[in-house]
Amino acid sequence: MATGRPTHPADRGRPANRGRGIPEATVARLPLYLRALTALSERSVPTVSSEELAAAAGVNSAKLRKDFSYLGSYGTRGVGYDVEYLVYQISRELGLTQDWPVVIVGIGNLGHALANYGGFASRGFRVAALLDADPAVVGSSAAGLPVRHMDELEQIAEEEQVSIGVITTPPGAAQQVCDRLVAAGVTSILNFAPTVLSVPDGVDVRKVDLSIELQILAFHEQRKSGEDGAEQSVTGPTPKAATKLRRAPSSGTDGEFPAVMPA
Amino acid sequence: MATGRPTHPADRGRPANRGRGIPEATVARLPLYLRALTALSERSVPTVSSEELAAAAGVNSAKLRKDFSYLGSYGTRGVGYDVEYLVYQISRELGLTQDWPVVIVGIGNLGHALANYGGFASRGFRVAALLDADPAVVGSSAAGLPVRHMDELEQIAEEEQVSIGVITTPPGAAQQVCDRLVAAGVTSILNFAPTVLSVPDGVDVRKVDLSIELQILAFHEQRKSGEDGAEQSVTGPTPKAATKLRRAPSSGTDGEFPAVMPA
DNA sequence: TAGATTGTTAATCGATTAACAATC
DNA sequence: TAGATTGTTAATCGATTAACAATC
Repeated sequence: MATGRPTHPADRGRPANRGRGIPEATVARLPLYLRALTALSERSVPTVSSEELAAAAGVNSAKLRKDFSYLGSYGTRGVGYDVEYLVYQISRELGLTQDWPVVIVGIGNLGHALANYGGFASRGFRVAALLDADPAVVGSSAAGLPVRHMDELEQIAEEEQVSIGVITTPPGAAQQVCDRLVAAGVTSILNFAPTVLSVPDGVDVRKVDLSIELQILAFHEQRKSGEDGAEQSVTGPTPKAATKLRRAPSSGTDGEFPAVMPA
Repeated sequence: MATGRPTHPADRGRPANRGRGIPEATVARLPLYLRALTALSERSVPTVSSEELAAAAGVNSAKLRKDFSYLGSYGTRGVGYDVEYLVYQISRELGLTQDWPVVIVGIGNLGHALANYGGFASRGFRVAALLDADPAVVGSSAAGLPVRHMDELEQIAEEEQVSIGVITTPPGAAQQVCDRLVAAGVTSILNFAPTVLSVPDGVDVRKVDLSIELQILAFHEQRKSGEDGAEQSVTGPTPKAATKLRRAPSSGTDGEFPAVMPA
């Protein structure tokens, strides 16, 4: 199939998913499919089968077809999926065909890394501002943008219609920053600080913890060396002994992030 | 209950979980519980109920008790859980009571951020080496450690018995780096590059994609403004129209990461 | 003992998967 | 038409949750 794209008679309206919405598990996989499709698109591959695309995305093909069925009937039996068309449909479903101004609060190493992260810009996310409360950081620049003072948040949020905020502050500052973001009208927050944030109804928070994945790896790694079934020390220490836990000589609170933002 | 810790008569042996292992969903939550418990421990709180701990970790208490039941009977009815004891048991279960030497490959902004990330050191992870293939980066230092050349990998991995590797290279280099890590004996890989890695059996890969969470937020954010049910443009463009997708003017491949490591 | 809270059961819900009829 | 591959069904599996007996 070169230029002749499928007709898609079922194109107009066809949510395919019964009562309400797309399952969360499916939503979480759409970005994976999108990335694989984008790579195919760049190689000018016109169509792809569920089998091929599933392999590229690292899932099984039944799951992929099921996932796509929630979006509509975008494939052609006997042929596969039109790559460009599917890229568009998934982008639209994820809301990536519109422009999302984002503020990043806390410009340490991680804030820097995110500001430079090409994956944002290429998916409709635009960094509206980099903010920090530390006067030593304010005025420097990252990824070609100036770091501005936290106090400019409210004005920027209104002017640029910012609805998404990214928190990359130390944990102690996160809730405070979060409250301020919410007050400024932000309704979606991506939190990299290792803190559980409380937000009012209607505000979404998603959390990324860089050490959780490593801990999960350690869990499985431990089983590997343990062989047979990992029941290394079945007995375990008594509660008494447990008190003498090895603990990193860190000061004060968890101190998980490099100090970046005092306020 | 001040000093009198529960007796835990059921202490010795008691996997509680039937046939095989702890559910993945439970394993993924153990780090959350551990963090909440660590915070309580630092405040010298001696015991905690499932209700309180669940609130601190952001889950519901039935789930938490069910999760803990897979580990054993570590609570005391009518009282709650001994904080220190539980910290120890969860740490042990996750394998965090041992030392895990880790190498980080690709020392750009993100590699820097991870090297500085206190959450690693405080949980048994020790950065054995920072590696990069770019001569301009090799020799500099990050988080007090020298950045060494990728060619030193094999020697370091053997000497330090490294079994966990972190990949923070650009996507183009990731598979190559991955192969080399595996050849050097690494059996767990945490991949921050937006690439699906292939590895032989027996090697675990976990993936962190900084933009996926943002895309999921955008999905939900879109529904908020759409009101009623988000069926904004039911028809959608034809496959033809889709070809003219807005695309960031990025060069070549996805280019998601700031250029860090040429090799 | 009375009150509190765990550990477990059982019901429910949602996600995964294989299989295949529909159909290009 | 024959071959290929989707979209959907139905069975299975795993995770969540409420409820409560066990027990400190």
